[in-house]
Amino acid sequence: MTVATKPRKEQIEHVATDLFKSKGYAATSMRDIAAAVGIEAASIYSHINSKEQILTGICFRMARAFMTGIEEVMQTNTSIDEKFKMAVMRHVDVITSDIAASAVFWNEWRHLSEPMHSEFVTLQRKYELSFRSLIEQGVEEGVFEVSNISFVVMAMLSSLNGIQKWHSYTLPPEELNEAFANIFLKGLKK
Amino acid sequence: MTVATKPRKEQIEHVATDLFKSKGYAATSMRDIAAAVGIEAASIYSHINSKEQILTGICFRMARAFMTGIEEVMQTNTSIDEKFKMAVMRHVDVITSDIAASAVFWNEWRHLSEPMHSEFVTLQRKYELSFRSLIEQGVEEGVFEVSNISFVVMAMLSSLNGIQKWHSYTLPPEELNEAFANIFLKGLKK
DNA sequence: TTTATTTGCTAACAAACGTTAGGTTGCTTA
DNA sequence: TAAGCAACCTAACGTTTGTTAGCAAATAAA
Repeated sequence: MTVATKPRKEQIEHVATDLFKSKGYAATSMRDIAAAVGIEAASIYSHINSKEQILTGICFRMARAFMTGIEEVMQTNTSIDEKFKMAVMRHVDVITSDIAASAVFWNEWRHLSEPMHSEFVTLQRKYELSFRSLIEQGVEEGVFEVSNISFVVMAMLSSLNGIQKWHSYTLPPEELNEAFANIFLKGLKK
Repeated sequence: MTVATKPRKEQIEHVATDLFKSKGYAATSMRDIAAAVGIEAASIYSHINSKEQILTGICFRMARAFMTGIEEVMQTNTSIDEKFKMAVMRHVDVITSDIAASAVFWNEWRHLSEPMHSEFVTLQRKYELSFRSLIEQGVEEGVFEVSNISFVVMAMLSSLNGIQKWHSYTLPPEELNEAFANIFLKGLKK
């Protein structure tokens, strides 16, 4: 190992994440990953237990990041539209901090097998519900006006998570943050 | 063939579309498709030439539908915000008219091989440019106010195309149409 | 009735898949 | 110096993949 090289395990996970993003999980072989790292496929198993373990790692690490973000926001003591704005910004932060992992998190989780699959879906639901309750609170306080909350939550999350598909050709993270937070706030305001 | 059954070729394509949506193209085998139709894998080849041909068919049929929609809108002679609203509604129409095919169109096109892959990307670009020029026109006329057009186009299309992920638990198409058209118009208006 | 055509079958193919076994090398610690 | 361990290798495994060949039955056209 030469100067300041990442541990092999991390390197494998990193390379795998990129490949899962660009080719998809099912279409990425262990031999693809190995070639990108510069070793043989069988050698990967000195560092990880299975292909799916890599996917599981990525999906749940990102899920945790998203959940932590919104939980922290919900515990703060500020106005509802400030809270909402913060939640959006935190979501954007998590995505831009690791675009490839976000893409995998968003597009490849269906390849998780049980019981991970169910567990993941539960986490995802929980996250959506948090967003939903934020908007509901805004509506109760008379700050937001929304005809169909489910619709708004889903449209918003789709829009946010779409970042990973086109992020290459746009704004720096801080501007992205502001742009999203403002667009949605404007759309919700009474 | 009993009363009013679909031709086998269409049936295969229909079943394949559903499977491509739920499992992904790469993770769907010809044997999966065959089993869902109720025949043997080899029998599929009496009706289609290859697995990829099915994907190609779906992707380009949907691409054509989207392009036709926006081209017709752009040729009409109405105000810019009416045009924009129509474009959004047509897009939603195309998606809701075949959710499974839309999901495949949006998520699985990367598995097309050359030269189809390049051709598809070109079409996609063209579609985005049409939306972009609609917004640009609105800005020039002083009807819309937008800080970063690329951002808005991408955020909007991501949001629209996200429909296929959550469509099960919401609005009927007509309401969906209106909801989207209004949300975006509200967000763009000066 | 004969002839084509369509639609399906079984059997098999070569290639690619995730993964395991078992061995070699070289560094680290006792 | 010896022992232990981490990181890599080659070879191979059993399975699954998309697809082809060749044949049988049913249906439609002559």
